[in-house]
Amino acid sequence: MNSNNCGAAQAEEYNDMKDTTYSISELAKEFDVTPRAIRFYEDQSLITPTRKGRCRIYSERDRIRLKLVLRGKRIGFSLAEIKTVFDMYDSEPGEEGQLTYLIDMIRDRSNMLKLQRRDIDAVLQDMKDVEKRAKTALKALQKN
Amino acid sequence: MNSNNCGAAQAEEYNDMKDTTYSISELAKEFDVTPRAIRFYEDQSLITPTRKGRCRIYSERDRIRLKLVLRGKRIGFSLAEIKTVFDMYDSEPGEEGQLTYLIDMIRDRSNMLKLQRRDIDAVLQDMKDVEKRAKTALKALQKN
DNA sequence: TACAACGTTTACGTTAACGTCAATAATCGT
DNA sequence: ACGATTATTGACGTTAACGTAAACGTTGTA
Repeated sequence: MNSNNCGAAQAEEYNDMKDTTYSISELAKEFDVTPRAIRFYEDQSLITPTRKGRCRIYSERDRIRLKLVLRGKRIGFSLAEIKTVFDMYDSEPGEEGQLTYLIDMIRDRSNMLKLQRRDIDAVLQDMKDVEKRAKTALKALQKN
Repeated sequence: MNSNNCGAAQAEEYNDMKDTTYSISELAKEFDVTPRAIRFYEDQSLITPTRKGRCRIYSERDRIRLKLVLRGKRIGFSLAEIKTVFDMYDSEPGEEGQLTYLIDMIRDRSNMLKLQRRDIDAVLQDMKDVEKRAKTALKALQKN
């Protein structure tokens, strides 16, 4: 088993643990996305796997990045937005301007997300109501 | 004032209150979207304003629908998804199959939304951390 | 009377985020 | 030796949700 051309390569040097690596299809399976999507994220500079020949090798860090990308997507961030966050997180502290900009951006985003939580709660409430209505109607039907 | 060709027409019959109507640009302003977008939602059968000649007249119900559309969008629903919810809500109780389907769909959506809340909380926490880092770095810079 | 303001329809353009081939290469089990 | 499997790189296609521009119709106002 574990037989593909790239071979889920493990252990580098003295097998330090945390040196686990993954193939593209392994990650695709784990997160239920297509390899195409993962390659696309790389194209957009969101993930940067190493190579073994032509094959992509994903580190644990890459895996976490992917996880973050998908999480960001789920709450409505565009890939470009996710990238700017990554970039800023990666960059060395940098100049004062960049930092205050980053802080402002985070404030902004945080507020948006809090509003989004409200929207979700509102919709959840609405759905509860609709469900109740539907259940009542269903029971009425079944009495016949 | 209040001078456009369609004229935000008020009062129908005995001015019952709640008979308030809106022009397309009024709604556009209120919800900060373009008239184009609002017309597009009509095209997709999400809103169905009446007409006064060729001009669209939006009722309070239309306004609420628009509000719901935008809320749905904000939490990541597609217009098509929003439409199916509207359709089901509008339709008479219907057959048993439809009802159980509706209930299942609501369960499904609710679970998704709950997961989405978790994602939001996670990202909010991440952002807090980044903000802290940034603030620290900023203070360090300013000590110079 | 002219033009500014608001509305209309029609239709083509745009962006994001992949999907979907096609052609090719390396490796595996049989 | 050969087909199945997993990988690669192009490159074109697709869908959603509008944007944008053109050409036009009313209405109030300077």
